[in-house]
Amino acid sequence: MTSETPKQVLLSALAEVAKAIAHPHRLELLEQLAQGERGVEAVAERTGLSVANASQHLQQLRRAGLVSARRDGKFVRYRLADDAALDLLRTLGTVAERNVAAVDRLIRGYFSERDGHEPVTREELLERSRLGLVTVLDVRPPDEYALGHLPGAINIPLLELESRLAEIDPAQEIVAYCRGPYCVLSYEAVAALRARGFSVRRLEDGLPEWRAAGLPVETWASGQSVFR
Amino acid sequence: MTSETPKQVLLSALAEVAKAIAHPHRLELLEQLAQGERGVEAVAERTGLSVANASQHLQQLRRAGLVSARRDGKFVRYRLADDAALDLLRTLGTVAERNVAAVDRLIRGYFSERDGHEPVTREELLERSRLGLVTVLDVRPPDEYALGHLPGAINIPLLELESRLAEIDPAQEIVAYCRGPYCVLSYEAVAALRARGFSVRRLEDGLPEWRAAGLPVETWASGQSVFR
DNA sequence: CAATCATTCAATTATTCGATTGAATACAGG
DNA sequence: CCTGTATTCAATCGAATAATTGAATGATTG
Repeated sequence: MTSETPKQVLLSALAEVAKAIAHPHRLELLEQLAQGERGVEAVAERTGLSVANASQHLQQLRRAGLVSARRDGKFVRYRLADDAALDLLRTLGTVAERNVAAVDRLIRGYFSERDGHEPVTREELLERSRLGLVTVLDVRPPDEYALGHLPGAINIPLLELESRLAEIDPAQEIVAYCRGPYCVLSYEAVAALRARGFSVRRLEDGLPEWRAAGLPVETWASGQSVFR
Repeated sequence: MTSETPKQVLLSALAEVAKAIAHPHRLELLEQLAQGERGVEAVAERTGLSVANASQHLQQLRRAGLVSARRDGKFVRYRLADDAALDLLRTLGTVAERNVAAVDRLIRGYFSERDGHEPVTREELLERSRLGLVTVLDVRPPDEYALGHLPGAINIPLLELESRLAEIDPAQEIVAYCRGPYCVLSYEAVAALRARGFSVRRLEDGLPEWRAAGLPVETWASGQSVFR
């Protein structure tokens, strides 16, 4: 008979939680849910998973206590369980960024312009935005914007940026944001706008972190991204 | 040919780090290494793993950037790579404690006396200890004490506590600590000493957290514990 | 209450992971 | 340079995990 010590039980429980985040698809699901509440089909489509597969992964996350589900009519809507879950993802990102060569290369390469321009802190943006000194630009897809966005932010998805430049006041400083520290959208938006002479900076992290910091979120229907 | 997007590469890299902490044995190894630097055989014996098995787990941790190794004569000594690794373990513990029923039961049950007495904060202990107002009691095994301990702490392993009560000044308040928030030693020491009329409290967390907070550690040879 | 839709369950298969064993490498000391 | 010790590597086997498929459940709508 295998008798288990309390310590083993504890370590196994911790390992269960870790296992839940130890798969790329589940991490992607978590990033999605960090933007806001979503049904199974919505996240399945967005991540390219089959509905059944997404459902199973979501249930693993639910068993680990990382996401919670509620029934809403015929939909089951999932979302991050709490801020601790977001914290765990951010901490995971920190470790990976410091220690895993592949991540470091991505950050410094594809995510260009990492240095050269300090991101705007949440506190600074909040203040300057209240004073009407900046244009806040949300470059995520419209449905994520709908799930929730920074107060007063205008939404121009990255793909439409070039054709909608007229909507941006060239005289004001722009602060762009997207899903989180590993989201490429805002990096690319900054690069594109700078090339056209706009004064642009990135917000540190993204909407999930903004929300987790307890700062106000505007919503008329919806969400953001998350690692580190 | 499978072409991988940067996003997939990133998520896979994050998942690799998560996988490294997704096994009870590796978590136990990390808790050991959080106490201080150790050779392969030392952690193997202490965790009950075969040397070869421990070596392989340690290498997985090393690949994930969670621990670092250096050669020291004929030994290879492993230790936690950095404070980010400790942070990750603590965050994992937080999520598990909030969300996993088994952990919650352990905390409230076996780890008795969780409530009723607030733990002493590091800041409070540091101050009162400098003023000579408290006896700091390290109840970990002597070899972990040797790897490093709180300044001025006396070391009485839990098993020897009853026979060495005379070494403790009954007039002074005692603060006991051990490996970390999930270490039972200090809980049991507090219960035992209280039953004998001593005034005792626990230090919040344990030695790894103390060290990570940048507070002074005394050492004449050696270590502590880590989750949450 | 039947029809429909969103989600979950169950069974299958391919892949990956963990532990064990025995051999190989690296270093220290004589 | 040889021997003993510490650690790692390589190969193996059994167990666990992931994705797929198709069927089952639960809830809304007519």
